[in-house]
Amino acid sequence: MAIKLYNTLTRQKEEFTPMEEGKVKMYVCGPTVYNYIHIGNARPAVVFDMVRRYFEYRGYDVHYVSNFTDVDDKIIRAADEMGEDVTEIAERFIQAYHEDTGALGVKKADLHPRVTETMTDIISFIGKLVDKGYAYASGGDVYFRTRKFEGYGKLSHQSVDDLQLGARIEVGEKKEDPLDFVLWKGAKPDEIYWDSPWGKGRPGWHIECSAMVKKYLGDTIDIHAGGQDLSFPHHENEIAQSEALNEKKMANYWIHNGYINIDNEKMSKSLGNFILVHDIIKKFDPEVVRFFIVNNHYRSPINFSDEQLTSAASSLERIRTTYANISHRLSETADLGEDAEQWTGKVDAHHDRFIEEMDDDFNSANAVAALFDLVKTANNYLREKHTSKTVLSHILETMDRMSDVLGVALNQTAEILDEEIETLIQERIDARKNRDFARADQIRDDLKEQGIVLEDTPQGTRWKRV
RNA sequence: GGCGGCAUAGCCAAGUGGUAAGGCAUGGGUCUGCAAAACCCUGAUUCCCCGGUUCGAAUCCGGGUGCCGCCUCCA
Repeated sequence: MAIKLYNTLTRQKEEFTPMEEGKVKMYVCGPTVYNYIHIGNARPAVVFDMVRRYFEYRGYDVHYVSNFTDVDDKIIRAADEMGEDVTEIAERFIQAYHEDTGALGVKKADLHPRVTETMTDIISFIGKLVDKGYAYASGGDVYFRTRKFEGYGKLSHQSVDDLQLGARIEVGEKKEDPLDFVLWKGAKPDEIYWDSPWGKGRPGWHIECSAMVKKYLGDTIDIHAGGQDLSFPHHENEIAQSEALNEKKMANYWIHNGYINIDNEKMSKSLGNFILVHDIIKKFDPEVVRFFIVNNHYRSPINFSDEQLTSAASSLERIRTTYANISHRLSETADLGEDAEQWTGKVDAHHDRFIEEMDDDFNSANAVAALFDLVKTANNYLREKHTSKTVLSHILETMDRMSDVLGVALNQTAEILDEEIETLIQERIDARKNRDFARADQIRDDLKEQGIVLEDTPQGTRWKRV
């Protein structure tokens, strides 16, 4: 059983074969840090975090690198507007990035390199491209000679001649050819700059990733990932730069996540129809947002709306309720149980399906369906007269394993009740024994107003916060 | 002009040759002192339309319609 993934390079699903047995070298293009991230930035962070978790679950040692673009035109503009300097802005939004993605259950990468910390490598990378004739200095800038790189267009499956017909490519007087793109930008007066053989300036957008991949992961990596909108021109240009210099394939597999749409139109910063993670998690549990993302196939576009999230919240609630009910029952069960195989076998079958679906190009939508099937089995088991520790804990462990891969925690931490509330719950139990239902209902209503929901089960009353 | 994606129940959404997953919502029932949660039942003779290939197609081929995206900063 091998993991298959859809490779943008070949436009088909391929079996994953790592360069080195048991290891995955993976690079994910990170954000330009000049604002809080929007859900479009969050999707790749979540999706590829899930991919990483799955590889780890399958026993791979994953080397996961994701960059921060901490100097760039947009940050410079933002700095001007906010009256702060570039480093302050970048630092602030890098922190915000970690907070927002952390809320969404995204684990930190092994390395989060920044452009400003990789400057000497970037400059030397450009220098070598100049030496090899793939780049040229012109008026303080340095450009990549696109047509000289033979494989240009192989990722986005475009030919250089068709690209020209687009006539939307910036001509630029300093360029030899409209297709050429900038590797180094000369600084304007008062702009942040670094010294280079071509004068004061800063890197172009694409070169950083090429330099970082080479520096931290090597000339060839297993997986290079990012949003679909990066495949052209960003990833195409990365390939051109890296392969021109290294003369080796840059990445064996390229994977891209689909867009986030708002009202069926692509959400983007330029359209202004974006939703910040920062804002959405004030309205919805961040885990609901994550659940919504992984409940959809990563390559499909997804529409973001309150209805969708509300529906996702109900779905997640169903899973969590079952998890809580199983936990509650487990705490009441002493019986180790015999003849457990019948039930553990069912549970394992759901787990097998989960693995099968994830193996197939990380089909988390179907993997979640397997989780729901497990939930159904668990609920049916709860209806059995005799339940055993063996089966109950097997269900919990299996749910935990699945949810760890998806990155959605199911075990809500139980908060300690105020003594006063505990007393009320006990009082209600007594009232029910005495068939004083008026009093019992009043207590339940009062607690509900305080956000405590009571549920009576054959194993006693349990409560939860809502 | 080039390249690509999508169209499946009220809604969301898997499924790319073997007879339509899963979730949300709706209605009915069971359980409960009443609830809650859960369980059972309730739904597409059908997968945008028209042809074709096949024993068999939502799935493949041809044509059409509609929507979206990339070729420019964007995840």
